[in-house]
Amino acid sequence: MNRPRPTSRDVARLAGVSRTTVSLVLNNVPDVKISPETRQRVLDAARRLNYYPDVSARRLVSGKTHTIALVWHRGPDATYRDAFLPGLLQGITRAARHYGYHLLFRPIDPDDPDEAYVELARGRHTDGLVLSGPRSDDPSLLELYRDGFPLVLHGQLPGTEVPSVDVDNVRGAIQAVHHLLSLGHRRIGMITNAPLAYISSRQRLDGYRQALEAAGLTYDPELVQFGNFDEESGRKAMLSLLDLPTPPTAVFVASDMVAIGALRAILDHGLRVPEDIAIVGFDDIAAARFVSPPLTTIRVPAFGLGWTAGELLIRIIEQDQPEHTQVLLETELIVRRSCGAKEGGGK
Amino acid sequence: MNRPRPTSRDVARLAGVSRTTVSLVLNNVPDVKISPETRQRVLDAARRLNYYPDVSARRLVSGKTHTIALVWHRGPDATYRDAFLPGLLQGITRAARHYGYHLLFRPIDPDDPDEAYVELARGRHTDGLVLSGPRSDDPSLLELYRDGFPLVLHGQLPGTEVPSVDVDNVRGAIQAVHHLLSLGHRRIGMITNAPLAYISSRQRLDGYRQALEAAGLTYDPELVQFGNFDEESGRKAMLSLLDLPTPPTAVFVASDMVAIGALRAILDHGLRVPEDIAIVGFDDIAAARFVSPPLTTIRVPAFGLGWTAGELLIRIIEQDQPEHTQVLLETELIVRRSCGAKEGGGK
DNA sequence: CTGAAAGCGCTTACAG
DNA sequence: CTGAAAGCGCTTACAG
Repeated sequence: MNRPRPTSRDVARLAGVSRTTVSLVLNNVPDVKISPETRQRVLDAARRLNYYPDVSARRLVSGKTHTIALVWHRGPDATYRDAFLPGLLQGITRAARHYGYHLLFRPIDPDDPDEAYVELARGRHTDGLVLSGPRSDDPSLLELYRDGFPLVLHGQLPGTEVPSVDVDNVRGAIQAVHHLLSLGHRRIGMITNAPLAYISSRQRLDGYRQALEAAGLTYDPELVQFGNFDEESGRKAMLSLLDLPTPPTAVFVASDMVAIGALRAILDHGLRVPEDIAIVGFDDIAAARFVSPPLTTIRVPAFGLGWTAGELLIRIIEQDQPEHTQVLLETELIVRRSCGAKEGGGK
Repeated sequence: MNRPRPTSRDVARLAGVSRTTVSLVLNNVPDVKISPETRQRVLDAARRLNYYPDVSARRLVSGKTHTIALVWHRGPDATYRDAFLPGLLQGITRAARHYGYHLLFRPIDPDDPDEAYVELARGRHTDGLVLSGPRSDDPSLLELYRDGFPLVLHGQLPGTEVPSVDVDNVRGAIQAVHHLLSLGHRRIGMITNAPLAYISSRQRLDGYRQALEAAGLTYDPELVQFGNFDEESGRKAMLSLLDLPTPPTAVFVASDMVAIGALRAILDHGLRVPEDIAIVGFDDIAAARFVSPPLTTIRVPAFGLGWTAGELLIRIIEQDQPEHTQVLLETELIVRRSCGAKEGGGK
């Protein structure tokens, strides 16, 4: 800026008090007696000068930044994950604002070193980190955690106690398959959202299996194909399912993007959805509403994940000992037309 | 963190040098002669201690934060704007990283005071601001600008010299209408993306008009309806157009969201797209690919807008005197099926 | 009730 | 080549 910024010294001079008093008044320090007149003089002076305390100085002395960061890994599933970014970001920033924190957004591109985010913690840019899409073999992460640096994962790191927030993939998959079962389907295929190296993929498959078994059906590996985040993978996987001697009458596709590809494959094959084959997706991305027929799916609460992760992190930062540090959020079944149910379910 | 962070004093002690030397070595200050042995000792000590300089202290002395902020106004068009957020954010953070800057993300919710972002500038949280979706009547904005605080608008503030980056709405609309003209349409309607209070809306309407007039057609207000960001507004607007004694054979809808509503209205009316009525949208949101028929549209370069805004801002911060401080980015015509063109255009 | 002083952790003239 | 000292702009014991 052109004119030099006013400092607390300038305010003190104008108000005719010491810098101590300026600080005391402006920070509204409790249990300190300052005459209303003095207080008012300080306030007026600060306003006249358009004074804002320098946040770096303040951070230096307090040792707190009142900032958290969202570290956003852009992996091979970047396009897919982008669908959730606005909701997640809104949730996390809302939580941050609510507790008086700022939010630093730090994407990690594939060509960044994996531990590019470490400086945010060690250099005291932030008081804590939300890590989204972490790689489970990241040693820097566990090191930070062991050093007591506040951390929350968006996702899960099985076998650790690192605090995390995720969607309940198992129950979500159960909801999806249960819905199909309730519509009378017995031969239900599945296409995963991703290779099984992804934990969400394993969990959704697990839910599928549990739902079948709870209904007294046996799990048939022949009916399971593997998607890989995008439409094309869904198209191919569906083609394999259609090639079966007895194709399924319904399929649970654990990702809307993949489901859209599967849908296309069915339609291209001259079959109808839901009459010949019913589909339930997962995620409820925006596009799910717009395809024909609109996709029945399992909604992932992006805003809720963001809010919960942000709040949990801040509570950890402020030593507020949260009871649960590994949180799973519920999904919601969104019935549209691709499953053949009437609104409100039923056969 | 549990154990106290190491400071430059600790590094100095371990390396057997002064803090000055530590700073000189770690910052790679040029034109200063330090023996390779000393240098190495410092580097080793820093590594041994896992030392990261405290960024607040550094900022305090340098007066620079190496941080920019994206201020994101969530207005009535929040849902619409969210479609561009991931791309914009990626562009802006890429530019930031490229120049060694961090990115603070600051949404302004409708219930926030309008000037909630001012503290980011005045309190020295950041060296500069990208403001997205600014209200033209915001006095704090012009005040900051006059005080010389680095600012770039995503959007435009007509009648000012505030640096800005936006898409060329006029030319985008011309592309759309020109495409329809080239397909032989003469009676082309328009539905705006938003009320005319929005500058993008005025500009797109202007482009529509220019394209018609360049083709020797007269502008007919009867053929123009007003959208309001969402599907429902597009549905209603289209209904009005269909009610005309002679409905248009093609319509340019200056927003994909609105266009999707218009599409629905046409289909519900028992007409076909593109055979009875052709449509061209604007924005190229993800959903445009998924509707039936897929929507021909004008692509807005979200990543490019972000990158350009970020880079421009940083050049202003670093006093790099950019030649142009008000940038318009080109759009791109994306031909899909809703216009009836074959791939590559032509009648 | 209010002020002088120390200190947060760095960087940067300035000496030697 | 390297170190002692000042200072960035705050806050916070500690005196009075």
